[in-house]
Amino acid sequence: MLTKQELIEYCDDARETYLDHISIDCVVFGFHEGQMKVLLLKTHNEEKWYLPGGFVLKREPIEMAANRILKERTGLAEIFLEQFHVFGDPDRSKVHNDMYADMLPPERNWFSSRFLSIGYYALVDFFEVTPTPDRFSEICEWRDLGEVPELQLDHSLIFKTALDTLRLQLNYQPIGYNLMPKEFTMPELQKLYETILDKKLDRRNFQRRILAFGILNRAEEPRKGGAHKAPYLYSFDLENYRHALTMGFKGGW
Amino acid sequence: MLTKQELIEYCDDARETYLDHISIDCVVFGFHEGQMKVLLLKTHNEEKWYLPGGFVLKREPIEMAANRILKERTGLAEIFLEQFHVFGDPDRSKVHNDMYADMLPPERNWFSSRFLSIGYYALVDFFEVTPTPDRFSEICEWRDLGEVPELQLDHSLIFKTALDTLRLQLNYQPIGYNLMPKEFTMPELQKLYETILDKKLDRRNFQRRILAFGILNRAEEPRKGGAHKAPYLYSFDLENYRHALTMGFKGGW
DNA sequence: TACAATTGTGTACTTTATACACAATTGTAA
DNA sequence: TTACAATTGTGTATAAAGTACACAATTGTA
Repeated sequence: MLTKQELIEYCDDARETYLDHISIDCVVFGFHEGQMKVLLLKTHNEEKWYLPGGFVLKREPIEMAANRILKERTGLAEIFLEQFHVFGDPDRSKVHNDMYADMLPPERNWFSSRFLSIGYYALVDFFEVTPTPDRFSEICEWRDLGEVPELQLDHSLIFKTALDTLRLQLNYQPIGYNLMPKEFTMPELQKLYETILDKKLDRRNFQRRILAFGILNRAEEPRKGGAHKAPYLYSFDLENYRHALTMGFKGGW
Repeated sequence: MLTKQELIEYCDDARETYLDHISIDCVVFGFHEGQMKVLLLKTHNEEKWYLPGGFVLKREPIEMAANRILKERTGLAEIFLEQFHVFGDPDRSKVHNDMYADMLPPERNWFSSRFLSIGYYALVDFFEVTPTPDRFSEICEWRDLGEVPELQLDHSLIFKTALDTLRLQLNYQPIGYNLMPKEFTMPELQKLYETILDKKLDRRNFQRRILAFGILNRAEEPRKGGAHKAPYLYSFDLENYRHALTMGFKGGW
């Protein structure tokens, strides 16, 4: 929990190092035990949840800023990131503006102005992430997509927009390489799609369709040791996967 | 052409009224005589072309800023606008930074810092636009998609990104209401798609597909007076059109 | 009045999507 | 040891969508 003095120092520092009235907010998606999850932060002493975010260094490319911010929250150096929208309502940061106005002397309050926020979504390997709170939060943890509480500021809107964007991406881009472990079974991959779409898919049709994309390699040996029939293991064909990422799936016109 | 003194005054004014290091750039698409066109500006005395753009008032929603900027360039009060990307390389405005650094005293030079640019694309009715230069330009005019010159700064990239986005939109959203006149023939609408995609489409298959979307109404009477067989006139069914805009066409999964 | 250009409509064929069924494997409970 | 439930692999019939192509109707012009 920051003291008032620390907060003032943070402001003084921020004024020097960051672009003002610009922020970045990230919706980090991870997949674990058949469930899509989002990384959330909780403020000290209050049940206020928000998305991981931060600011842009004065001479830093915005994509690099998003990477830096997420490295601090996840420990990951390389992250799949996709910019999806800028949120630019002048009152979107009003709650923050008011809160800090009460705490800080106006001339040193870096949070007094509106902030535009650039939204990024990230797809990460759940097992490689070490959720790490920032200086404003006491908790950083995963939440199931269906169990995201009301978020601070317009972060609920940002989250929803990210999810809508991701669902759209599903239609013309491969997904999974950044979310799944190296090897996985077909039912596991299907579960990924189902949890994103919040919808059951037909097992057999899913398999046919995803295989038709030509982005999967099947291992020789099926997974052993589990109950029930041993499923085959698949991995992404990285070359074809990348190709599909840039070219897209559907012809359309 | 602005004098140095005018430029300094502009800077002083801008510092007061606009958010600094944020700009908006717009790719305005119009359709005329079977050709998709973009609205471009040309600087005084030089063959330097760039996209219509501007800045965000201190307490203005960014979407409203884009609207205001385009009202000044086109005369249109209501414009179909879609935000598509933020361009945030710290050196993207370097050419401008350097240029103004040579012209203006540092302490009054509002253009000394980097600018992030929020990209919007607009779809407008060609006939309702009155192209109007801004204070930095002497010409504002339409250019065919295929005949866009190299643009200033990263505007060529912004233009290309807008066009790619538009082409993608074509696959899951209706298009045309904002670009076509009230009534139009099927071949005209097809030409719109062809000029956007830069690709010939089959006349009969196009018609079947576009009609299947259920967003068109056919008028009782065909257009008269032209050479050749009189074509039917169509108009958009606004209710269905709007529905398709929000819901999207393709199921996908 | 024949003709070129253009538009309206239809049909056969291929590909993709959807709905469903059955056989094989594996641990567990009887 | 065996029947059973759960799960996975594979196939097939049908519907829908996409693709390729043909012919007839209309209208101004040579």
